Amino acid sequence: MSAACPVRRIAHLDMDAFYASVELLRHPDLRGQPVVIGGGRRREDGTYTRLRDYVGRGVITTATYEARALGVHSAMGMMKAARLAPDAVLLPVDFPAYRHYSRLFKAAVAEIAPCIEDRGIDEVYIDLSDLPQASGELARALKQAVREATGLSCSIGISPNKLLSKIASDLDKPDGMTLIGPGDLERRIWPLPVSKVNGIGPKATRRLRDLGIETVGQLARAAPALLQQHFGLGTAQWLLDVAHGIDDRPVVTRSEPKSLSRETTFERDLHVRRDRPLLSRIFLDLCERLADDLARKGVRGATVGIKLRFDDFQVVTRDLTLDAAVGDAASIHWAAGQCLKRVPLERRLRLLGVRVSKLEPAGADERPHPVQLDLY
DNA sequence: TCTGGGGTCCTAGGACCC
DNA sequence: TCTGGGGTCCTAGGACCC
Repeated sequence: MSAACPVRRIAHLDMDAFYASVELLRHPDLRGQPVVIGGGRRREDGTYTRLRDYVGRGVITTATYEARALGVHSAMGMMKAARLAPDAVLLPVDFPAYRHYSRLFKAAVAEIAPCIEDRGIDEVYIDLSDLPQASGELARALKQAVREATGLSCSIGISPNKLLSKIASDLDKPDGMTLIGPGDLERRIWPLPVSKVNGIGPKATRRLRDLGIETVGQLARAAPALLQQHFGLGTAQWLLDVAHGIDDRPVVTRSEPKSLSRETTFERDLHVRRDRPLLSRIFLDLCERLADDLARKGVRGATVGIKLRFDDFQVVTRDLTLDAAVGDAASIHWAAGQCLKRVPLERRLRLLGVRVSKLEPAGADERPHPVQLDLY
């Protein structure tokens, strides 16, 4: 704590059931019904696909609150969701539409508060520290601006840091507004399960539960030596900090992509030899799509990697760093092929992915290879 | 008929250099 | 010959997030 660092005011703004809500704008007749967004098809005749008719390996991307009430949630397998909500309407994902509304809501936010950190398609952090208005007034203005620009509702949390604001925005969903001040930690945050903390996932939640720690308050009162013994020094310190609402991370307004990737899960598990022609075609297709992505973003990368998921769900990665960055499909395909040679292929494959990292701007001097003077 | 796709960050060992 | 450090890069895996 430094006297030179005054208390900040950070907002977390999260769009409510974003993909599903965008779909309801276009399909107002579905309002009030359980709707899930996933790998469905739109029917030619204008009728809707029902979840019960789905066959495949997809998962739920988003569900309306009516569908969530039936136990359906994002990342759930669609076959499983179909058993819980067979009559729910299934719509396919439409990323261009969601990106359009994403740009609209972020532009509306920027009109009021320009210091914004992008956290994906449907949420942002906003630094309000330099604005004169009261927090409640700002939250109402932001929600109003987002609604006018998009017709959609969002939930906002405001607190002195990103950690608490992220938790706060989730406390009153949908269409929520939660202000957390210095005195609210013990009353509002400590009763929550540790899994509400951004960064404490399923694994850490289980390990903490094994230590008898289920709530943020219990974490705050845990013996530092116990946490250090089970999580190491750095993580133990982080856990204690978050339990006490301490988080100094700045709102980062600019960042460059670190890697780009493409991956696909097959409709059925593929046999490396028997399905070789199909696998080869998919492999090349991934490389070509990735090359397109790189070109569109104006970057290349020196490290090319692959990812395999076998039928038993085991994941293997390999990567190769080249002398110079590449961006064309042929170079990516070659390097990824070198990686593939290093993997023992004894099980059937469920997923194949290709990734390019160590990115740099493609630049004007696009040459496939550096000139090798010593070749003369 | 379980379990997507696109990312970031961290850890940890070994190579290699000073 | 043996004893060291520190720093960076590469590679593989894993947790986590949206």
